[in-house]
Formats: sequence, structure tokens, C-alpha cells
Amino acid sequence: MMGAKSDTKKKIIEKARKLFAERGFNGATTAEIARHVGVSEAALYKHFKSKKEIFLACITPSVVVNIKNNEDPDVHDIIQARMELVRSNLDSFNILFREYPYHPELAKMFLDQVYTQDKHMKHLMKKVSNEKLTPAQSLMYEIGITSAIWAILNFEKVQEQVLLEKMPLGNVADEIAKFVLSGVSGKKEN
Amino acid sequence: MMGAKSDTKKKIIEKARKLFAERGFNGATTAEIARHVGVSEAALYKHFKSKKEIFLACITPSVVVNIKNNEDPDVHDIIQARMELVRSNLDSFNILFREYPYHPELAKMFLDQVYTQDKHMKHLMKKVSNEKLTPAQSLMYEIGITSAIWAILNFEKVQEQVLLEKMPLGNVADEIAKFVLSGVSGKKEN
DNA sequence: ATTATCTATAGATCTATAGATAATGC
DNA sequence: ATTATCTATAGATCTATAGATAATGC
Repeated sequence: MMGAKSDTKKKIIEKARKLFAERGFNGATTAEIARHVGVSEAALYKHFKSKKEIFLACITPSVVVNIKNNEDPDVHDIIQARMELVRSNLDSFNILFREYPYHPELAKMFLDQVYTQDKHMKHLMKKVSNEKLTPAQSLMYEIGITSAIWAILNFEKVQEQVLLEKMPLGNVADEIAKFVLSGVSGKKEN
Repeated sequence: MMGAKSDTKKKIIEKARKLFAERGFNGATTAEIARHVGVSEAALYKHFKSKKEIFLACITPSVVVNIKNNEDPDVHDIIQARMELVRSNLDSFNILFREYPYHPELAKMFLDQVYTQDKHMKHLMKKVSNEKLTPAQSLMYEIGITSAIWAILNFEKVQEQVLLEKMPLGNVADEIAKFVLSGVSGKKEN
């Protein structure tokens, strides 16, 4: 059945993404992926030529987050959207941030996902900043901001046992937005 | 000879740190480490009980960076110091950021290296901010800022072939400091 | 006939250890 | 005697494939 093939392939990608994010490329084994999908290892190799091909298929081009009907979004909206993007694709971002230096193929994807996709942030920074940002500066800020969001969300998820004091999850976006807008000097937005 | 033993052990740690940073825990093999040190694999296991013990020994408690004789450092000094800390220990930070979720032992080290060590930044943020930061906020900012610095320095190192436009390396600290102080709104410091 | 799967296994690693050997210090 | 090392290899993976088998659609 045509549908069955697509289903299995889709399921392989889903389970593999989760396992690669949890254990890294070398830490996740094809045996484990097959077990989680519920097929034999041989079945994996009918859908993909190699483990690496499965791995690369796990990084899907993420859909640009719609910034809720707003044509002229402010820092808040954009940070919130970026946080939602990272949070809802946390497995992909974990793979990207951790593995892109080991796999040249991922480097381009890293740029696409972390940088180029989000025109909103790019434009915002040009707009809000007094001076025009160079492409390198813009890149630097986006990598930095996305990395900060990634690290915080990931830390939050992993370290529950270590970090005793917790802050309400909803406030994190506000805090980051405030920080991105005004830095540590903490000027209020309005 | 007493000295010889220490030398080999030290050399193992140095080479292993580099290889673990380059390829990850599972990607770097004991054979490769031994080859780089110039001894047999068996020799590794006389100095360490296991591969994991070598791995953990690679994360040395980094010396707190002295903020050049300044008792009351500003944002610039602190960001610059933090950048120097990350840059001069980039292998360790690569291991920490990428591997701490896989190894519970690293989680505590991650906190120590990224957060607790730098009292300066903690104090600064309390001082500069209008409101007192909660410990969770302070943690969040430090993780975020350090992660941003790590991502940018690492990206810079890895992606030379992908990123065509480059910005002068010396300016990066200035840019980040400006950003951390005033955010994207880019208010001048003085 | 074709598609999707399985069992079984080849071949290549990779970690860790057993036992031997050479070089120091008493 | 002790310390630092080596050679050789056991034992446990892990990726990938060869060849067989069951289930669909014509």
C-alpha cells in the first residue's frame, strides 16, 4: 500500500529525531530506532540508504511562525514567536546546535533555521536600532538570541532536578523580550 | 619516574579534551586518543578507569577571569572577560553545552562553569537592573548571555566557509556588550 | 509482479583487560 | 620491587546487506 510506506517512513523520521536529539548521532543506534518504530533494522534501510540519511531527514525546514496577524510586530511578538519556534521544534534545534560542527550538511541547515528564515527579526533589528546593522551584525544578534533562547529552554527541560528555584514558564518570554529590547539596564517598554 | 606519570596523564587530558570537543563523547575513540598522545590504549586505562573518567577529567574548573584590576567593572569589562573565558576554554564549553544533557555528572559542572563562577556578572545585573533580579532570572540571563557568546564564537570558528561577510573579531565583544547593556534599541553607553 | 517486510549474519569497529616486558629506585 | 608501558585479544557492539517470506493489486 502506498500509504503504508509513507507512514513507516514518517514514523522512522519522528522516532529517529527524538532519539538523535536525546543521544546524539553516534549515541542513537539504528537498532534502537528500529525498535521504537516497531520494525526490523533492515526495514530502515529500505527507506533510507544510510543512518546519516535518516539523520539529515530529521531536520525539516521549520515553517516560519506566523506572528499573529500582526503586520508590524514589536520585540515582544517576535521573541515570543521565536521562542515558540524553538520550543515546538526543540528536538531539531538540539540536533542543529549540538551536531552542526560535526556534519557539514547541517551547517547550511543551521543557517536556514536559525538565521535566514526569520525575516521579522532581521527587519525588526534594522528598524529598532539607531544605526543600520551590517549583515554580520544581524547574523550575530540572531545567532546569539536564538542560542540564548535555545539554551534557556533546553536547560529548563533538562535541569529540573538541579535548578531548585523555578520561574513561571510564561514569564520567560517576557523576560527575554525585555532583555532583548533594553538589555540589562532594563528600561521599560511602555 | 613520578614526573613522567603526571606528564602522560596531563597529555591524555589535553588531547582527549580536544578530540571530545571535536567529535563528541561517542565520536572520539580511545584508540584515537591514544594515538594522539603517542601511547597504547592500554596505557590510558592505567591512568583512568574508563573512557568516561577521561571525559570527565577534561572539564577542568576554569579559573575565574580577573577583570583587569577593576573593582567596579562595567558591562563592557564583564562581557569582555566572559568572552575571554569562553574563547580560551572553547573546547571545554563545547563539551559542556553539547554533552551536559547526556551526562548527569556534567550538569553540575555546567552550572559551576556557566553560572556560579562569575560573581561579577551576577552582581552587575543586580546593580544595573532597576529591579532586583530573582535567582532564577539571574540564572536565566547568565545562561542566555553565555550561550549567545558561545554560539557566536563557535559559529565564527566553524562556519568560516559558509559565512562570507565577516566582521572584525575585535568588534564582536563591543557589539555584544552594547547589546547586553541596551538591547536592540542600541542606546549608547556614554 | 510488486511492495514491504523479516531473519540471519558479515564485517568493521570499539572498550577494556590479561599477561609480558623494559626501565627506574632501593 | 615498583612503575610505566606494550602486544594481543576477548567480548560486545553497530551498520549495512543478502536472501527469504508474506501480503497486496492487476
